[in-house]
Amino acid sequence: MNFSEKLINWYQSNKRDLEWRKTKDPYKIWLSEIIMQQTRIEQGTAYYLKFIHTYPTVEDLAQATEENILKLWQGLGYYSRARNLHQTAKNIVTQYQSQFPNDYNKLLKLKGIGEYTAAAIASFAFDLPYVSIDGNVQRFLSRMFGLHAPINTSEGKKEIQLIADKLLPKNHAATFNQALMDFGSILCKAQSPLCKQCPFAQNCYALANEKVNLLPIKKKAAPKQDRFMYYFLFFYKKENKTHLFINLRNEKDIWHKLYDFPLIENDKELTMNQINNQLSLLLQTTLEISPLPFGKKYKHILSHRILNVQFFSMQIHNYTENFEKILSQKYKSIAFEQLQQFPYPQLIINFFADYLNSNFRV
DNA sequence: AAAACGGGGGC
DNA sequence: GCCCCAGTTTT
Repeated sequence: MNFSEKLINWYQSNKRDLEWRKTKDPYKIWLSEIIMQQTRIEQGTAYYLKFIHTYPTVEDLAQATEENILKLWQGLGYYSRARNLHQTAKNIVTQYQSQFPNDYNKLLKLKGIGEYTAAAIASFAFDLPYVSIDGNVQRFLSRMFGLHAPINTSEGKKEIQLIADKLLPKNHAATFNQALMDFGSILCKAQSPLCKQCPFAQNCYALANEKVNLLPIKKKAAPKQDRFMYYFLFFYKKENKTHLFINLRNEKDIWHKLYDFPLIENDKELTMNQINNQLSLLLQTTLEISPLPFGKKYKHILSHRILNVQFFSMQIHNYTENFEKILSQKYKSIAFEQLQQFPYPQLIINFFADYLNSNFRV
């Protein structure tokens, strides 16, 4: 048996039962691939099912609002995926008559579809001969063939691509790709790989050279930098209902197009005095203001930043007339009961949960 | 070529 | 605390 026969043989009796493998619909395959980028299957599956249920066709997705799509995506992270998802859905409907192109290079041009995803769609939906290389595949091939170039450099990627292209059986790309990824995920795992039951144990470079735990090699990421964020909840009564201000994140920054609250932020920790001064600028007043911290301090970890966050409720003395007008220029006023309609980052969701369990409820 | 972009689970 | 997960886009 050659490599691919052995691999597919293993796959037949060990494969994972994944919902999106039961279809050849390019829309569903595309959707599953975008959702699963840098995401564990256990985390992404529920989102896939939600999206298929809410948007059964690419037309349904194209017609949705970006805000509704982000609301459904809420908590999954890497939100540009959701925005690109929407753009590509609209593009498919208008430029491709709602049919995904059965062409690798055309797929590659679509927003949110890179080399991995283009190969995945091309092979799974159209049986085209492209090999899809994800993190599982990089690890497996690095160990098996003793590849020492860091897998997160272009040199390392090129090296793996070259080998993977040679291994691909052109008439069985779909099965081969699924098998390759499952093998890396189930057997050639990152931690404690199952070398004792590995069908390739006789031919594995890493096992023979006691480098299973040293491969693949990866260039270390730069240390995360701190950000300090101070959020303010401005509650007030309007038409006999409690209102507050939320903030649409419209800058080129984390959580683009999601909502949070009016905030002051800095790359170093601020004293209460500094917070008060900046708040005066925000509210355009010289009046005495006194933010009231509540709840715990949050340390929210992102891939490149450590967010140090505190929430405040505001007591504003003799200023209730003007402050709505001033804040309305930058922020969106909503009734408290509308709060859950909008898409928020997980930090804010976590805060809501703590807030509703606290004694500060409005 | 490097940095930015989320969140959660495993050890 | 560090690494990893069905990666892509921007700088």
